[in-house]
Formats: sequence, structure tokens, C-alpha cells
Amino acid sequence: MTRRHNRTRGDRGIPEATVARLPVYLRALHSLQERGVATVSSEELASAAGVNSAKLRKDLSHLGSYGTRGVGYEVEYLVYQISRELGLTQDWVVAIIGVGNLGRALAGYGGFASRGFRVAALLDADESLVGERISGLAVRHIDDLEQVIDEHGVSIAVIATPAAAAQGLCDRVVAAGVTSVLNFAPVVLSVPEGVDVRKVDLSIELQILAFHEQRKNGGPGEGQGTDGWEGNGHGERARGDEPPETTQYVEAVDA
Amino acid sequence: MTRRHNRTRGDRGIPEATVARLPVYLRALHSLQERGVATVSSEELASAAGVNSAKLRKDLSHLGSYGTRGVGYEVEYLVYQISRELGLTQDWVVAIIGVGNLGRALAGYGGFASRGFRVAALLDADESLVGERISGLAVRHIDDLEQVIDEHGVSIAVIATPAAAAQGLCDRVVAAGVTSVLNFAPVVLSVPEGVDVRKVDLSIELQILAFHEQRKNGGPGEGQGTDGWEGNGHGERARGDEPPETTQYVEAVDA
DNA sequence: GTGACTTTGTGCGTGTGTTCACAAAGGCTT
DNA sequence: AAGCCTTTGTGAACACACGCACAAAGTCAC
Repeated sequence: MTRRHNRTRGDRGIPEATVARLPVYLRALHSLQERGVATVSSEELASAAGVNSAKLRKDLSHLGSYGTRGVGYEVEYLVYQISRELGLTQDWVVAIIGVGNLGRALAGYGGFASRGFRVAALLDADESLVGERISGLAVRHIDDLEQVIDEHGVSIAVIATPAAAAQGLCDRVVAAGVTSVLNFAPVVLSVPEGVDVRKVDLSIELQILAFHEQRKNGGPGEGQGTDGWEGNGHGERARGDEPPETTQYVEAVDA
Repeated sequence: MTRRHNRTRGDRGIPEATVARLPVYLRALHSLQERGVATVSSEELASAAGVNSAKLRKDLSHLGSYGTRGVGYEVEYLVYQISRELGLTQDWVVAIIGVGNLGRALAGYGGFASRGFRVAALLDADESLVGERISGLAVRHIDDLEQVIDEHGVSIAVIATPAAAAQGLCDRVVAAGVTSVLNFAPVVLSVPEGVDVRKVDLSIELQILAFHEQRKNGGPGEGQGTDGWEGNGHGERARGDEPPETTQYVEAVDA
């Protein structure tokens, strides 16, 4: 209905799934480059990137025909082509909003600067943090958000605040003209059409691991007999049973 | 070929894509629960989780038939069922390896404790950090890794070290019996069959954003004329051109 | 108890992604 | 220059995921 994003298949023919893998290839290529390797076969590169070689070839074929049959791909050349396709040949100005533990970690993360991402500003709502220098950058107050975005020409905002503050700040950065947001807060951000949001959620990944871990051990429900939930109204349900009456099963902090 | 994981469709019928969304639903449900909501329709919950309502219903139907037609889903009951399916009704013991900026952020992250994940140990190779208390936990030396895993019955290892150290440490935790690894280091970890690895890469997400951002502005290549790479050997290529001679286009730090 | 209304659960068509397998293409050797 | 060998690029089959649209199932009002 209203506001479907529906941008599978990127923008111009490159499938979304491929785009998501290009950075992985790029990293593998950098690593090869450091070791002085000049040429790789799809088989080698695929293995370094942890994917199937046919998939790798098809992915690369979306960028153009950059390999040499019988030989492979020239590392340096491919690095450039992927970088260019991803937009890493130009600089992107990033602002990090929220300078808690995570914000600090991000500010100091080498992987940003090395890929054409320039962290130009750190912002926080806590007055006592304003002015503090972190990774060589003075923290600005969140009240200056719009001004800072404008000043530095920020094009990507990284939200590393508590969940409760995230949507409001997101609205503000979008209103200020930012069209790409990387969200670390555990909430679903809603944004207008044309704005991209990507989400990184630390605890979701753990939960997925827990699911598989549970399956490795024994089925769900963890064992003996019916597990809790003394059937207060729910007659016959499909699978599994239910927890003890009034308990709060998980504490629910994130909001 | 050898060692294909190929576990689409989880373990027992629940599609991987569904598993990945369950934590999102769970979060939305917790938020509703806090607001005292007792019942939700698929439409409401879907909107809170940022997905299509048909998809939500299909996802939930994989767990069993937990809704009431004409009414919706009972929040508390659904919270329990999803928690149980994900394995959050039992406690998972987590060790965080690497206590740099990121490791600290993770150690203090509320989203873990609140979901049945108990951070039982922090480890680092830096002698000067050993003994320091972070979020109420004393840092142990990485030499004690195996002992710590055994002591606490660690079942999930979080790797938050530099890339160079990651594979070696991964091998060690796997040898010590851990079968689930959450990797923040920018490398592809290789593990034996039966071990699950999930990867969180901060810079990959940014690169994907950059790709889309570039598309919004103007095509790739950033503009006027042919962009660099003075055709040193590459005659006629498919798309786009190439960068200036001997330059290192991106600095390549992560290894 | 009956009927109108709401909302679930799902069958089905469509599109996306993955993998196999092979022809086309290039290099290298003789 | 001819033929062999390697590796790419892709056609085609398959598997998975998504979302529409609707029948089945239940509630609520009267």
C-alpha cells in the first residue's frame, strides 16, 4: 500500500543481493592486494569471500565483463570497479548521533575512514559530553544537529542512541536533507519514500544464533513434559505449551 | 561443494527468513506489552514491525495457530511462543572476546541481558586490561579462554577483536566446544560443519547505503567524462572506466 | 440462536535468488 | 599457427520468498 519501498533489484539492474555481497568481495580483494597477488580466479576469490564461485561470477558479471577467460580477474582493476560501483571513489560525510559506548566504538572504527567514509561530526544530548574530544573530534550538542549537517554536508547519519530517541532524531536528520540512515537503535524507523534506512541490531543476531543452537541440542521448549503456561483459556493449541501465569518472560528493556 | 551449509529452511520447517524476523516481532510485542496492550491484529503488529501483514501471519503460522479469527493475537501469549521458539526461555551464556571499544559497548548493551543472554566473561589479549572491571565483570586473559569457556559453560562466543586475531580465536572457541559464534571482526571465518557463525559488519552496511545514495544522485563514476584509469592494457571493457595508474584507491586497513 | 462483521490462515501466481553445467573465449605450448 | 587447457560468462532449472486475495473460523450484537 502507501509507501512500499519495493526496491529489490537495486536501482539499475544490480540485484540487491549482489550489492550486499560486493563489500565482501572488496574486502577479500584488498586482502589479496596486500599480499601482492595480482590475479585471482573466481574460484579463489569466491572461497576467500565464503561464497559459491558461480554466484561470484554472476555477481561480477552485473558490473560488466571484467575477467579474462583462462586467467581470472586482475585484482587491482576489480578493486577499482567494485569501489566505483559502490560509490567508494567519492567521499561520504558521516555524522554519528549518540556518543555512548557504541557511538564511541563507531567513531574509532578504522573500517569507516578506510572506505571513503569521513566521520565529520559526533553529536549527543548529554551536555556534559559536549566539547569532549573523541577520536580527534569534538562532540557537538544535539541542538546543533541541523546546523552541523548543513555545515559539513552530511549525507549519511548513523544513529547510535537509545531507542526512545531514535525516531525523533531520524525525523530531524531527514528533514535536514539526509537520505541515508544507518540505525543501531532497536526500533523500526519509519521514513518517507526516497530515504534509505539500514538497521544493525546486535541482539537480533544473537537471537538467531540461539534459535539454531536450541535446535542443535534438542527441540524447542527445553525438555521435560509440558513447559509452563497452565492453559488459562487457551484450549487446544497447535504446537508447544505455555508459560507460568503472570510472569514477564523477558524483561523488555529496549524501549 | 564440500561443506555446504545450505540450511535454508531452518531446521524443522521454519524458513530462515522467518526466523530472522521473529526477533523483530518480539520487540514490537514487548513494546505493546509495556503499553498494556493485551491483543493485536496482524495488521497492527505488522505495521509496528515494519512488514506486510500477510507476511506476518504466514510467519506466525509456522509456529502454530496462535491467533483468534475476528480478534487477533494475545500479546502475552505470543511473546511467550516466539520466545520459546527462539530459545529465549532458557539462558545462554555468552563470552565476549576482545575488550576494545566495541567489546565494551557490547558488554554494556542492555539488549543482551534482557533477552536471556548472560554475558559471563570478557577476555582480551592485552595484559594491562586483565583484571579491569567492565560492567561489573573482571576481564580475563585470553590464555584462559578454554578454561573460562568450560568454567561458565559458554555456548555463544562473541568475537570483537581485530581481524587478524579472529580466525585463530574462532578455532580455539570451536575446539573448546562452542558451536555458535557472533563475529564482529571484518573477516570471513571458516568453521567446521555444525558450527553457526553470524557476522555483523558495520562498514558493509555503510557501503550498501553509499551504493544507493550514489544512485539517487547521479549514476556511478561521479560525473564528468571518463573517470580515470588510463587504459593500461585493458582495451575495450564493458561498462565504466578505470582509475589513475598506480594509486591505491582505498586504503585497505582491516586485515 | 442467528446473522453480520472481523480477522486469521493459506493456496496460488509472481518475482528473486541460487546453482548447475556448458559453450565461448582467451592464453600458452609446441 | 594450431590445438590444448583453463576459466569466464550465462542459459536454464530449481528453490525460496513475497504478497494478493479469499474462504474458513471465530466474535459480538441483538
